[in-house]
Amino acid sequence: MTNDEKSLNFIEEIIEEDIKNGKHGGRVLTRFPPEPNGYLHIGHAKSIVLNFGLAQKYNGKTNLRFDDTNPVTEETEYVESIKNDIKWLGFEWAEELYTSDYFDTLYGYAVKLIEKGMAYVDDSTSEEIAAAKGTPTEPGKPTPYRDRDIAENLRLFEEMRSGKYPDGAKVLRAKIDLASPNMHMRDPLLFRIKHAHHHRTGDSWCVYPMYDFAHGQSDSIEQITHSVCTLEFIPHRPLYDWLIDQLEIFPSKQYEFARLNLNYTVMSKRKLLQLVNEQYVEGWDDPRMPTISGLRRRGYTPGSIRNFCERIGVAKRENIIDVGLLEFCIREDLNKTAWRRMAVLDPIKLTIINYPDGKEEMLTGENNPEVEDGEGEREIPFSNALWIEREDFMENPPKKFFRLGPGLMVRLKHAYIVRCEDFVRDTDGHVTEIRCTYLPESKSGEDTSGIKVKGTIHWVSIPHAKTVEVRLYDRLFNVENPAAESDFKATINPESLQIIEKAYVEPDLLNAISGKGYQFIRKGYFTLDTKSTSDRPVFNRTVTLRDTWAKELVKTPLL
RNA sequence: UGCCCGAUAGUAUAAUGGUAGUACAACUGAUUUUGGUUCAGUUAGUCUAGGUUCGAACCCUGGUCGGGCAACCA
Repeated sequence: MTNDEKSLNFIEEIIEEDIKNGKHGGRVLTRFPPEPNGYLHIGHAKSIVLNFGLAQKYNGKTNLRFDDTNPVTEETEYVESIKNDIKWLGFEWAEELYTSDYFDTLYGYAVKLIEKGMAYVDDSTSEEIAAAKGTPTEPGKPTPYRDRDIAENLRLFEEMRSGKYPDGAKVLRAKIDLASPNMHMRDPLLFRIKHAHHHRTGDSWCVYPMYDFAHGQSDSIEQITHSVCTLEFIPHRPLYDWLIDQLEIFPSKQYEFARLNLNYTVMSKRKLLQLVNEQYVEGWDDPRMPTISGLRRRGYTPGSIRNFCERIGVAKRENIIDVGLLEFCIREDLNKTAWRRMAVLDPIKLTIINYPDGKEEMLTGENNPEVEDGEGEREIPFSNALWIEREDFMENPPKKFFRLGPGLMVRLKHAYIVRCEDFVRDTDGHVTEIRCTYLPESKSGEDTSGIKVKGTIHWVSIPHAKTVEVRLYDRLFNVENPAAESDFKATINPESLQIIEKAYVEPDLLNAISGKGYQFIRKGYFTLDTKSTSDRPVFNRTVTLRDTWAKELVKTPLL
C-alpha cells in the first residue's frame, strides 16, 4: 500500500461495495440523529465526522435529524446548541429534520401494522410486561391482551391517541415472537401514552412512538441509505429490519461502530448532566468538559477535533483513546497558527544593573516563527526591571539547568543575554530579586558578542506589564476510567482548575482576538475566555507545551 | 447459563491466504534565540489449542477473556 492510499474503514468498504453493485443507484445519504436532551460531546464529534465525512467522500449528503420522541427530556435549548456545534465543526447538513415531523406518518404505520395483525394494544402495566417477557434464558409468555382482534386493537389505539387513557394505561406492541433469543423481538413496545408538552408539536399528541418505531422509520422516510449508529444497537437491527419489511417501506440499512471513549473523562450524557447540575463544573461549556462547547471555550479548533476523529479510526471493537492524542492534535494545529506572546505566570523580579534607570526601548518579535514571513511582528517594550518566571532561577542549579543561577547566563527572548551577578532575599530567606548584567552587543538580530548560551527565557517589562487572569486546566478526573468506579464523582481531580488572578503579560496581549490561539512562549497555548472583558481579560490554557525538561526532572530529581 | 459483538506493540488502527505496517506514547541522538518545533533512529504486537493449506493475523472448530442484550430512554 503506498502512502497516498488510505485504507478504508469497514463502513467505507460496505459503501464502496454498494456503489459498485449499483445499490440505490450509487446514492449515499447518511444522517446524524441526536436526541435534543443534552449538549454534544467529543463522542458525538466522532459520529458527526463519520456520517458527514462518508457523505462528502462518496458524493452524498447528510441530514440532521433530531430524534425527539420523548417530550419529557427534550428541549429547544439543546436543539440550538447542537446546530451551533455542528456548524462550528465545519459541517453542513442537507436538511434539518425532526422525528416529530413524522408523527402522523408513524401513527399511520402503526395502524397498518395493526391491520396486518402484527401489532396489538396491551393493557398490562410495565411491570407485568417486563415479567411476561421472560429472561434471556427463559422464553416470554403472552399477556391476556395479545390475541385481541384487529377491530378492537384499531379502536383502542384510536382511543389512546384521542386522550381517553392516562399515562401508562395502555401501550401498542408489535406481535413478533415472545420466545425469541433476542429480547428486542419479544413483542417490543411501539407507542406509549405520555400526556406531555412536546417542544415542537405542543399538546397535539399524547401518544409518542418508541425509538424502535421511530428511528428506522424516519431513516426510511428520508430514504437514508446507510444508517450508522453505535454498537449497543446491534441487537435492535433484526427489529429495525423486521419493521421496515412489514411496513414495506424504503429499505434503509443499519451499521454499527464502536463509540469513542476517552481516558480521564466521562462521556455519558447522564453523567455530564450530573456534573453540570451538581455544579462540579461551571456549565456544559466549562473548559474541562469533553463537550464540543467546552472544548471550543478551552481553545480547541474545529480542525484539530476533526483531525482527531479521523486519526482514531472506525472499528467494532471497544476502545479507550488516550487523551494525549487529542492534545497532540491541538498542539499540532496551534503550533502552526498560534501567535507567540510572552506572559509570566509566577513572577520574580529581575533587575539589570548596568542598564540605565528609566531607559526603555522597543524590541520586535515575529508573531509566528512557523511561517515564512512570521505573519508580521509586534513591538515588545524593554527596560531594566523585568518579571521572569520564578522557576527559571535556582540558587543551586544542577549541571543541566540551562536557566538562571549565580553566574549563569541566559538569553532574554527577543532581547539580550544577561548574566546573574547576585540575588536578594527577604527576611524569611525567600529570593525576591535577581540582579543581572546584560551584554549590550548581544541584542537579538544584531548579536556581535560571539557568546552562545544554552537557555532562552521569556520575560515581561515591569513598567509596561499588563495584568490578566489566567486559568490553568488539568484533567477533570484522577483515574483513567471514572465511569467504571462505583462513584465516579469521588475521582474528580480537585486541582482541575487553577486560577491565577494576576499574571503579567506583554502589552500587545490586550489586543488579543477572541477565538484565536496564542502561545505564551514556553508556557502553553492560551485563548481568551468567552467571559473575558476588556476590563478584566481572562485567558484559558488550552494545553501545555510538550515538556521534556519536566520528564527529565522525574527521572533525576534535582534535590 | 440463552443470544449477539469483539480480541494485532502501552493506546488506537492497517494488512481481506503470500515481507505484520502507520499514528500517538516511551526512549536515543541532531538542530534550535521557546527544554517548543523539526529531523534521524530505537524499543515494542497477531488471546489460546487444534484443524485446512506449500503458506494463516486472515478460513474452520473448541476454549479463554472483554463488552452488550430482559427502560412505557435513545
